[in-house]
Amino acid sequence: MKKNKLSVQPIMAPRPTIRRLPSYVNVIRKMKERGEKYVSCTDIGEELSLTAIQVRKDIEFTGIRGKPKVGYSIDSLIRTIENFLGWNRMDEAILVGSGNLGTALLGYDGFSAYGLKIVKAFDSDPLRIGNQYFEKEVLDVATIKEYIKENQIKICIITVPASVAQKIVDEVVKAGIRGIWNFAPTHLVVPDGIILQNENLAASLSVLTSQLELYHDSCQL
Amino acid sequence: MKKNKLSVQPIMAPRPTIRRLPSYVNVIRKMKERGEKYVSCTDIGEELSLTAIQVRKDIEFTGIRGKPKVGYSIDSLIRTIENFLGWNRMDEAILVGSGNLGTALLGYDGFSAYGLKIVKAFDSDPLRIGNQYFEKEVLDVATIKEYIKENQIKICIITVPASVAQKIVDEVVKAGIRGIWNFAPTHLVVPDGIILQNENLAASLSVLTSQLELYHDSCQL
DNA sequence: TAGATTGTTAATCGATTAACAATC
DNA sequence: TAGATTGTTAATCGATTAACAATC
Repeated sequence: MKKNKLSVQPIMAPRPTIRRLPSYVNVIRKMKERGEKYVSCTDIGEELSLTAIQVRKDIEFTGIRGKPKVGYSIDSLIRTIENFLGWNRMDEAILVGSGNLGTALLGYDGFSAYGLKIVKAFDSDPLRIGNQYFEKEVLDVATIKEYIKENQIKICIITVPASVAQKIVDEVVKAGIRGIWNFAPTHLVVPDGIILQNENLAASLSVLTSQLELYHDSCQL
Repeated sequence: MKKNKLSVQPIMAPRPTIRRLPSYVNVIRKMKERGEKYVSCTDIGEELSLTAIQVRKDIEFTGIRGKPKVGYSIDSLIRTIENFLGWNRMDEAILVGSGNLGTALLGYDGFSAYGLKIVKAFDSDPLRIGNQYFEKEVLDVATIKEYIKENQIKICIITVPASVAQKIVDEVVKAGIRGIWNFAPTHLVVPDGIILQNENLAASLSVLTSQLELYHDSCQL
């Protein structure tokens, strides 16, 4: 009766909740390695400097039910969160721009734990095309649309210079890409329904430097 | 009379505001290159898919005054935001962990525009110590405390594996580091007053995959 | 002048935190 | 049983959005 709107649509967790859930999995996995079977929100919160209340609220969104006094079954909590975040279904992704950052991401083997497998890289530089970085071949970016269509790729990682990022995005979206993970330091425009996730180093750095500045200033008072 | 609490302490802008300000500078710099002298919140908002209201609120925090109907002077707006974010004062930073990601960051020349200059890298791997990446020397991590103290370094970038990150952080904090930019996929604990900024790739990726999952699910209904 | 834009105060929205009953 | 922990509803807090007067 109540909440029938929510029961029709898939439940939408707040963005901050979704961002915290991965670290819960990290912590619980470590506990599992230590042989533990159950975990409480208090335990997770202590490990991550969060309140038990916040952890509980976050976990509630995944739909799992715990046992009062006992906590949550570690195995089923891991499975539930992974499922909730879409990590169980492995996504194949491509990366465009095999510069320093792009190559670093090709070499990062942690993504597979998060359901992401980078299968190919693309570049426009003839010196890079044909190379292999961490067993991933660099193809000519001219062939990217074709590759996306033929292999039904849904996720594209953008590590090209800011000046060409929008052009690449327009192309890959036209070819059927549904999610874009953008590392280029520029604002991108995508059509409705395409998911865009920006990795904004300047934004993070600004939080750091402005807080330092703040501290610096207040010391001089 | 009113707001006297705020006039004593430095004005604290909301975190989301601080994260958006760098992109305003980007946009305004481009306009300056096109020879324009004044910019309105509407202009900035259009360029970044934000509302003029939000842009105005953000800019208000920097303390600048604009002219109704005209907008803000581009030159003074750039200066004001840069000053507000602490970009005018160049900070020297060190980086620990010269793996793929660390090296990529050493090679990124965009940080200098944000007031950050990475001066040295540190590593524990004898094969890397002594190398130079992008004109930045890799020193033995055993000497890191000494280096921080002698050169009064205030910012440390962490690109080591998760398993050793906390140990490094404890050391550099003891040596006098005031701000930490953490790229290791783990939760770090720092003392009060030390600024910690986490770059959490798993969190961002989760937002992307879970939204794709959501879309995927709702299509099947 | 008229109208666009700023500056400022108020309303809304969403996330976090608190409170408390239910339960193993 | 007693007490810790979950589940759920309510209160608070902070950020965004809206409204509107001031002004070039």
